[in-house]
Order: sequence, then C-alpha cells, then structure tokens
Amino acid sequence: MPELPEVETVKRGLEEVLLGETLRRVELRRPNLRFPFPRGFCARLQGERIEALTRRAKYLLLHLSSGEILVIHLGMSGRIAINKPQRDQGAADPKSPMRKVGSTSPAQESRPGQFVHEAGSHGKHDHVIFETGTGIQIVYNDARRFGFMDLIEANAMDRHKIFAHLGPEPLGNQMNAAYLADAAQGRTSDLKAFLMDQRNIAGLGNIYVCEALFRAGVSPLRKAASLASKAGKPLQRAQRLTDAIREVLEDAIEAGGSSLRDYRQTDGSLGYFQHGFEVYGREGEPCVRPGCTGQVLRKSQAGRSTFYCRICQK
DNA sequence: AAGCGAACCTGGCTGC
DNA sequence: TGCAGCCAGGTTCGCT
Repeated sequence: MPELPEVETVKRGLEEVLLGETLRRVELRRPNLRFPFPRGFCARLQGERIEALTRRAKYLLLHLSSGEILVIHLGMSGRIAINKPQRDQGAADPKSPMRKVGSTSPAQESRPGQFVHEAGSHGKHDHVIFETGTGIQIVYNDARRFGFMDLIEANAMDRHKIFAHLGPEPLGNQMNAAYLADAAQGRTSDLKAFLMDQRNIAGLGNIYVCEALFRAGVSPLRKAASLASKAGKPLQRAQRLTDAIREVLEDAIEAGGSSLRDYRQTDGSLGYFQHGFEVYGREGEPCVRPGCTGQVLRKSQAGRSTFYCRICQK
C-alpha cells in the first residue's frame, strides 16, 4: 500500500537497521522491474555506506557514501522485508527472522509464517537482495513490478527527471490553503484527479485522497478550480482540505509505526490504518458520520475508484 | 494544453 | 474445481 505513509513507515523501519551500515552484497534476481536496473547497479552499491535515509513523495532515498542516491519506488505492490541475522537460535525469538516493514495490501493481513523462509531461499517475487556488512538482509519483493530502482547523483537530485516536477510535500511547510487554492486556479479537472496529480501535491494516492476529502467534507466530483479564492472570500474549503490531508497522513503514519513497533510480538503484518478507513473500500456501507443516513458510493474518476458520501461531501 | 483512458504485470476474489 | 471477469496502493504515454 505504498502511498506516502507507507513509504514513510518503510523508511523509518529501514533507518533503524541500515543507518551507517555498509552494503556487502547486492543480488538482482531479474534484469528489470518497471525499468531495467541502471548500468553497474550492484557494483555501484557494493562497499558503499548508507549515510542517510529520506523520503520524497512516494520515493525512498538511500544516501550513499559515494555521493549517489539509491532511489526506490514501490509501485503498487512493492514490499521491503528485513532479515536480521539470528544470534542465539531457538532461545530468544522462536518465530521468523523476517521482519516485514512494507506492505502493499491493506485488505489482507499476512498469515502467521507467511514471510518465514530460511536464509538463501527466496520467494517468487523477491527481486533484489541487499546484504550488509553485519549480515542484515533487505529483500525487495514486488509481484506486479510497477516499482523501480535507480541510482542518481545526490547533488543533481532536484533537477532529475523524477523529482523536477513534483509538487510540495503534503506534510511540509509549503503545503497550505493558499498554495492549494493558487495551484487549483483555472483547473478544470475534478478535484479528485487534481489531488492525485503528483505535480500539485506529491505523495497522495487513491486511498488518502478519498479519505482526506471525506474528512474535509468536500466532494471529489467538484472542479479543482472551486478551491481557488474568489472575491476575497476566505479559503475555507481549501483550509479544511489542507487540514484533513495533514491529519489523515499523520494518523496513518502513526498507525504504521505502531504496528512496526509491536511486530516482534506478532506475525509481521503491518499497517493497521486500513481499519481506520472511513470510505475507501466501503462501497454500499452506511456512512460513518454520526447521524448521516447516506451510504458510501463508488464512482470511477480518471480511471480510479472514488469512494465518497454524497450527503457529507459537498 | 490539459485531461482522460489505456497500458504496464500479477494475483486475489467473485460468481457461474 | 475450473475458469472467466473484474479489481487493486502508481506512473507514463498517446490521443483528443
């Protein structure tokens, strides 16, 4: 489920184990994901120290001692699992050493043991394996292969094709009602599609756009331009939307974080925020807003399912 | 020029 | 049990 909160959760999970580590071995188990891996991929990574992990929109960034950045995008179905070396076998943790930090399926809880496998054996869609100097394994799994990886020069990042046209971070300072209203000025697309467009805001996807619009009480069917200010009217709608976006993302990150923290006691499932969805995936169910008699509707917009309540969202 | 649908690829679920 | 059809978190391309 890689929208911004999921990528952020993966970033935090990896940060705990990878910061300061050196990449000892990198193995590609196929020549490409969405795109071919860049030239010399493994050689450019091997021996490098990981100096920082950051996130930009839905991109995970590993900053290397060489001055390059390993860019990872999880696409629709990408996951990252951490496999720590087992010290005292049998005593401490009887369960799997696999620690799943990235999930792509909110609807499916992973079953106990799903990610258990012995070192050296890999699943069908385990495409990349990183191993550090201290024996930590990072496994990239991606059934649909819409994800990709690239290596870019850190000092040219902002000018890079991938990043040059991304809008502001929704949790950053640049994101506010005035920005949103201004960006939406004169735009004739539906508001839903506008919010999904990474050039306007970078990091939202289908789920969190639906959820944020519901929380804000704003209809996804509205034209984007209706966020813009007119005749000095306060940017009420844009303000509610800005707040809702921030809140839903923060709530989701927190939920991802908490499931990550208690992983050792559980089975590796991650991302309990799916239980907090108010409209996404709830077609036909009654609206959760107290007193509302409406039901959640589903409609296709720009090729994606929109979930919303016609009564609450105006 | 902006905006929309299709394409990329695999798997899971539903219904016959 | 099998199989067809539909749906899925994202991004990019090509046509209007």
